[in-house]
Amino acid sequence: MNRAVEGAARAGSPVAEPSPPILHVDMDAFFASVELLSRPELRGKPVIVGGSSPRSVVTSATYEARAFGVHSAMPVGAALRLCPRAIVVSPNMQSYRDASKRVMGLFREVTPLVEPLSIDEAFLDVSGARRLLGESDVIAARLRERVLSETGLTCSVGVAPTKYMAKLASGRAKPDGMLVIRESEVLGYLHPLPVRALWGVGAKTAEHLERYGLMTVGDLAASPLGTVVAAVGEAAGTRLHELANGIDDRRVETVSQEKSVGHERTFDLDETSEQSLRRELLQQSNRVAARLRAAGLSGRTVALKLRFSDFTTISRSRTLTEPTDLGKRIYDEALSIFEGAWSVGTPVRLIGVRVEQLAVAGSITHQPALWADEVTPSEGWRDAEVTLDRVAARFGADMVRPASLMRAPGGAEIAERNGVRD
DNA sequence: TCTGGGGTCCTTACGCTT
DNA sequence: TCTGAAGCGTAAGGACCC
Repeated sequence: MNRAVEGAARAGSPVAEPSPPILHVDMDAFFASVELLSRPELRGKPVIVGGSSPRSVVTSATYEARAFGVHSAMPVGAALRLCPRAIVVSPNMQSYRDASKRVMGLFREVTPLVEPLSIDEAFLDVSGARRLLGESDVIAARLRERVLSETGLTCSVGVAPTKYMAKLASGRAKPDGMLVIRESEVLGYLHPLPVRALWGVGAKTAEHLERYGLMTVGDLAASPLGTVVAAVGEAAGTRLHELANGIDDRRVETVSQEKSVGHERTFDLDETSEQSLRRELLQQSNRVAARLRAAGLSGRTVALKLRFSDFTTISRSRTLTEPTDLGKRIYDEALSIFEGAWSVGTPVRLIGVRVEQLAVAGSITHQPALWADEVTPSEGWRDAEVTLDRVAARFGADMVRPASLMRAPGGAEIAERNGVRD
């Protein structure tokens, strides 16, 4: 029996109660499936999407690879030991973004109430669409057919009264299936599951709950709120207790405001060179700033993240007096934090820059006087960076970069030869 | 097995102000 | 002037998600 038909069969229910309003659509093995569209010769084979560096992890894998125990976030090397015949494909984020846009567009043809959760999944509120298009299980089945016929990709859909239950249902329907959970069935589905199945419960939280004897969602639902709060804290405890009792009032939100923008990089080999670390910081600061400007945002807090050889990770942040979207300003701050947090020669595994406390750039009054004593007035830097944005948009991001990111003939960095910081 | 990159949210600690 | 409590913002880190 084919998965789609099986899904449709499972959708049928003799219970005469209104069809649930929330759909959770989750694309199946999304990155890997998009790769198969352009490389059909790989169909039916174990395919892993992941980088080629020694520290790369699996970002997606076909179900043929998953059958060998391969899963996402696993080191590519470990995945190849489990499945030596697997074909490794480098990720191509732009094609995944394009595919994502197409499927999200199809979702919005069903209802304007679409909340993308990530590149490959979304919640849909079809409570209004039901009047025009029929019961929600019918809407979901048609949507799955359309996604397949127009993009060549399969997806799994959960239909339920709440977001969390819809997400749970899509997970249980995978791959290429559909599952409807009606109001009267919610607790029956929920209570036998291990606590780990709850949204927001990872390995650590599960450990805390289990220490209190809370092994299943049913245990959690039946125990007093105070016990759950004692185990995992106020906020998480309250939320989990509600979820365990089938309560989830969150609505499908169509607009979301980004809270932070950042970049980070894990080096193939731990980096000890100060010049290289500075160069990486500068590159990341510029990338973050370009993304802020493209989104029309500015941020007030600059955060630096460092991970050392033993995997210990520190983060340090500093709040500016004025929000910024300038690479130079972000770099200056990140570098200053870096100099206070890093001891010369310490091997660094990962370095990252993030800008937080974002606000719409237009809402900010510009006060160049606050740091006008620096090498170049801020407006000059702004003009220069905006010009770089335009050139990058036209000729590609690799065509323009600060002098310190250029390599001189023979391979030596100009920054190193000249001793400049940016 | 040896752990990516992009995020969000929460808890705890601490300094400052009232 | 000193002290403690309360409230707030900031910083750091942990946990989690995809």
